[in-house]
Amino acid sequence: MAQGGLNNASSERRPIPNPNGKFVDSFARRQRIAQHRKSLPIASVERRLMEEVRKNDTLIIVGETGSGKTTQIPQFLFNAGFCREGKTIGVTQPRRVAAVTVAKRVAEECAVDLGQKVGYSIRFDDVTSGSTRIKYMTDGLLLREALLDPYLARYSVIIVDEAHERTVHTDVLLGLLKNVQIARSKSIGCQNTENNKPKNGMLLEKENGIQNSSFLKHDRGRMFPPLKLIIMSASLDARVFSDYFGGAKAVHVQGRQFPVDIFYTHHPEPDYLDATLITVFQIHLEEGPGDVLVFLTGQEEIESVERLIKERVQQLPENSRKLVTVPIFSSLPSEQQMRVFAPTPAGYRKVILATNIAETSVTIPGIKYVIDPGLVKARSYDPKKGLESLIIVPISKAQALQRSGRAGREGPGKCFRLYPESEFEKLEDSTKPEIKRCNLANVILQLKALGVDDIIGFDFIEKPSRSAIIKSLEQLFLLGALTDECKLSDPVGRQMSRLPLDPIYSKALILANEFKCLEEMLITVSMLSVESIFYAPRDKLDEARAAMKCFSSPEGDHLTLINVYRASNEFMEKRNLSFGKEKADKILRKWCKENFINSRSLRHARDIHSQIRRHVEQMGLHIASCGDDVLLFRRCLAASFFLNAALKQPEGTYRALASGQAVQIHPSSLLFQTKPECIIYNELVQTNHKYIRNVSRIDYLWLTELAPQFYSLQS
DNA sequence: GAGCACTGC
Repeated sequence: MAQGGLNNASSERRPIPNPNGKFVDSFARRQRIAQHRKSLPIASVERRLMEEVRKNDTLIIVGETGSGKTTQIPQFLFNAGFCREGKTIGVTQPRRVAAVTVAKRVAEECAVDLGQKVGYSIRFDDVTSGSTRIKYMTDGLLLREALLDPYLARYSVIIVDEAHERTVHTDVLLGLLKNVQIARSKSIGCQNTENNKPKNGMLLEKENGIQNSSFLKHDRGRMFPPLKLIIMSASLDARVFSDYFGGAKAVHVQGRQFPVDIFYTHHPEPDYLDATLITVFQIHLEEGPGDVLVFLTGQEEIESVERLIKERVQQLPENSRKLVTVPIFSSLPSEQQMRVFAPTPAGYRKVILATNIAETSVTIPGIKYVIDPGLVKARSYDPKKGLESLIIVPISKAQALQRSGRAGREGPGKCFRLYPESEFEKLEDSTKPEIKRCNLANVILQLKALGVDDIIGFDFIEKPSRSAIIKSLEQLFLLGALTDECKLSDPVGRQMSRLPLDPIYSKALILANEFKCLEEMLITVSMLSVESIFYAPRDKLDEARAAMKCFSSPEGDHLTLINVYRASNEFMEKRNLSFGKEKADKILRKWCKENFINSRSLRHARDIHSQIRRHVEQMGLHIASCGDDVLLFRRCLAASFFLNAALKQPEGTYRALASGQAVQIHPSSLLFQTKPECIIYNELVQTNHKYIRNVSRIDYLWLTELAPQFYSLQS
């Protein structure tokens, strides 16, 4: 309402109230915004850029941080007429927060209500309407949209932002968009005018001898205007994208960053944690005011460095002790994460000890110094063993650049790389795209649902290994999602592809419908789909253990998760009657804290639960409960997760039946000490050991009975 | 005896 007011009052200088009761001089505010927009580096090239978009169906825009490309280009396109005839400009982001904050900013710049001309759409939160013309969204969400509208007919332009990050979603999306573009340019056929002749979509591909066909069936009944694609990347190397889009033109837009001095060590540091400590104190004692951001690889490292800093601070002279440390990593409860944004007390220096979360996801103000040991904990995937691992590896040059850039956002800064320059030169240019290091079951299921039959032949920007594709095809076949001819099965495969879940969880829901325990399985897969539900800080481990006992089931982690969910539900239902939603949320957070439950994870699970419930109801599945018949539910777990069954070995470790690997139950599991004979699990990750998590007890004989397609072959 | 970072009509 207040923003509508801003709109109407634009010609008056009278301050008007906003919902917070503060007064805003709308005229001055709009002037300030206009001035800011004009000052952005990108403002001076608006005409040239729009010219390029008109001439090229695909354009690569390389823009450094601070160029304003994400907020400005969609507005340029709108003003240039790309939303005529009700068409929409879609802008994808890899992260939800980015989609929301940028949309808010652009709505403000346009002086419109969010959700009208400018809106955003992310999972669980759609703030768009029929009049939305500039739509920010996550790339995963656009992929989901494509399942319903394969030609992405409502969009005239799609901008893929942060493409250099090369998330799985971005890579699949680029492959899809390339096909949509070809299909749409064909659909208009001889209708082409000189202006919208598909340049690199069709003609150049022919010239380059690249296959000029799309998996999308030619829909002769429908006409589509060509789809304009803009790939935005912060990477110095636009060639990958340009090559992929048949030699598409790349333009460079200047950024606005303050200079950052880079310092290297003379020799490699044998102990980077010690080197980190020394550098922290060097900065603290010798450099001017400004906060320090340290990139570490994980929680354990952060906690031990924090302890060491606190110890050493005490050894300094009294007047040099004004140093505070603040940790931040993803599994930290949000209230504690927020501490990085709290202003540093006067005269103090803040040292932020962060994981990769501070590289892109969280921007912390006030950073003048960055310490970069050059390492990151990264996920890798061995398709042959179906084993994920978290290992510490050197970062890429692009990551090093991104990290040092964090020191130059508000003024000139310094970055201390704890390795020699010669080592920097040896780093990979960019991080290996995620699609080459993850399980592909979900990607393949999506592509199959979109009509891509030949996955191995699919034109990926970077092809995953043949063995990874085959392993995931095999897994989907074993789950019944694919037919003998490797086509999507109907209805099982089709239903699975509609559910925004890991395929193995989607299948579990379909089976649970037959087992008449869908209510329990719905809760289970929602809880399994989020980060750890239990939160056990090191210093309160015993208390946390005791709290977990209240929910625990002797059968294992799955029923325990159900108990937690139901307890929270009961708690909420009681409170919701007497309090408003916000108050009830606050009380739930308190309940979580008392019970050592991560409230962010639980809320996320509740969101997933309601979304998936809508889906399965639409599919016509029946949400029945098995009541006290725990045996039935465990049989359903066995039928669903038979690929992840393990048998106890004499030494107390387990042997995973599908791969033959030796694995161990993770210490956070309820069954860590019980060690039943036969179990199923949901996650296998190698850290210090090959750990399995989310474990439940089953009966060995159920496997041959319930999954004969797999276990009769084995014996 | 232990948890990089994101994300999904």
